[in-house]
Parts: sequence; structure tokens; C-alpha cells
Amino acid sequence: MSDLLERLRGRGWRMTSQRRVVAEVLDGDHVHLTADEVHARAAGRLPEISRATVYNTLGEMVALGEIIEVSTDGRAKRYDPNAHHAHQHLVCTSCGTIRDVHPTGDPLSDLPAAERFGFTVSAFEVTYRGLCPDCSA
Amino acid sequence: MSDLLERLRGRGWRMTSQRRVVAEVLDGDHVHLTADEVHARAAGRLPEISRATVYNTLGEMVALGEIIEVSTDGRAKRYDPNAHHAHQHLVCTSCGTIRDVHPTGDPLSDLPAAERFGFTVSAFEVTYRGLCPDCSA
DNA sequence: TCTTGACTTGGACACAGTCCATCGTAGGAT
DNA sequence: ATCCTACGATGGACTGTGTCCAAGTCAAGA
Repeated sequence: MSDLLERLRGRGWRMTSQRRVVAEVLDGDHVHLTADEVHARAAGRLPEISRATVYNTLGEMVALGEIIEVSTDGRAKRYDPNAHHAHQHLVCTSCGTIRDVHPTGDPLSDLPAAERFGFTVSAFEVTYRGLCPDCSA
Repeated sequence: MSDLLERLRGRGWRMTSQRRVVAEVLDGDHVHLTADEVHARAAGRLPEISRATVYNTLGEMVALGEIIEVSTDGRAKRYDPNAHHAHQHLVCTSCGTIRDVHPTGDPLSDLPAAERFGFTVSAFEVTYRGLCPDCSA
């Protein structure tokens, strides 16, 4: 994930081996790891990395808008590196697998003013649920 | 919430004072309490009610489809008694207030087959986010 | 009124995440 | 190349949310 590392460096981040490893672990499409999964994979490359550092680093990346925090199951939050292309999520109700999806249509235009209760609505998330091919077999 | 109590009784539920109080606490529109909030309010009427009973009762009501579990903030789950009218949620990003909303449009028809990855998609949730009137003032 | 199995209780436990004092080090200064 | 120092890493304690379990209690049918 040299892209992400470059952007972070450009923002004045001090580059440490821990941050490098966390960024590398998060590279790829359809990646939605929990903080502990990130920690486990990072520890594969850098055995002494602490949980606190992983939490700190993920939190900073989220604050910088470089990764997205997703909580689709009410359990552990998951971290999605695909922060620069708007997308929604499709979740398997059986095994929990998550895919990034791109619905057409704009939910914001589907919310009438009378249904906004005076809110200034600025964002939305859609979560689709169903059975993945493996679980419906 | 005699409605809910009636339906539960009709399903063979043993009616206890604890269950009655939990159902009563959940009565109303735009009610989205956490389990601990339900416990606190229930304890106002029935001081010895235990947390475990509140969790059990809420879990059973969810399983029966009489209330809906909502997790909009990655923190505590909230319980929504409005289970019999399809709706979505509008959440204040500042204070966390939740309102039930009814968007037009059907997100399911907005998800092309090519974007379903072989899933059998059966449900969806939309969460709108923004500032409520109090917080934007 | 009696009986019984479903329900409740409180406390221990598990998991996800945060906080903090201390130590280590990246990277600018010399 | 070395030194400095502020920023980052560490790990262990702590909090919040939720689950589990053995023992006691009670709703409701006989």
C-alpha cells in the first residue's frame, strides 16, 4: 500500500515500522479486518507490535480519512482501506463475509424534507444483507 | 404497550412482572434505548430487576421480531419497538439522537445483479447522518 | 393448593476498546 | 556521523457492553 504510505508521509506523519506494517496489512480490495485481526497479521511481521499501537494507528488513519470504519454486526468494528471510492456493503448473514458494492440511485434524494425533522443530512450508509454463495449452497 | 404484551402472551410467553416492565419501558415512537437505559428505567419501577433479565428479555423480543436491534454508533446496541412498520434511521452525528424515517425508493432495486457477487440479498438498512436542529443551532 | 419447569438473579467471565506512565526512536539540527 | 527531543510505542490496568451459569423463585396448569 505505497499509495497510502505516500499520502501519510505527505501529511507529516513520522514513519515507523509499526505504521508501515499496519498500512501494508490493510492493502487490497474487499479487505474488512477487525482491529484484532490487523494486530494478528501485523504481529506476523513485527512480533512486538502492541494492540494499543494498532488501535492508535487505525484511529489516526480514520481521522485522516484514509480508511473507513465499518460496524455491520454490532460486534468489533472493521477497517476498510477503500476510502476513496464511495461504496456500500453487502454482508453475509451466516458467515459475516463483507463485499464492497456500488448501488445506483441516491438515498439522499429519497428522503423528503418532511422526513428530515430539521436535520442537516450530510451522509448515509446502506448495508445489504443476505446469504453468500458458500453459505447458501 | 398492551399491544406488544398481548402478542407476547399469544405466543405462549409466561407473563412476569419483569417482562411487563421491560415491554412498558419500550412503548412509544422514536424510542431507541440501550439495554442499560432500559434496565435503568425498568429499575425505576421494579428495583430488583437484574441486568441479565433485561438482556434476556430484549433478546427474546428481537428473536420474536417484536422489536428491532439497531447499532448505529458501534457502541451499545439500541432497541426499537417500531418493528411492524418498515423504516430507516436518521442519526445526529453530534448528540446521537435517532429518528425513524421513511425514505421513498427501493435500495434493493438499486443493486445490479453484477454487484451481488452471487449473494441471495434479502434485506437492507439505510442510516442517514447529519446534525439535528439542536446541535446545528 | 401443589407442582414443575420456565424465569430471574447476581456474580463471574469474555470481548472490544481506552488510558496512562514510561521507554524508545525518527528525523531534524549540528 | 552523532546528538536531541518531541512524537510514537509499549503493556498493563481499566471501562463499557454483553454473555454464562448455578441456584433460587414463581406463573400457571392440574
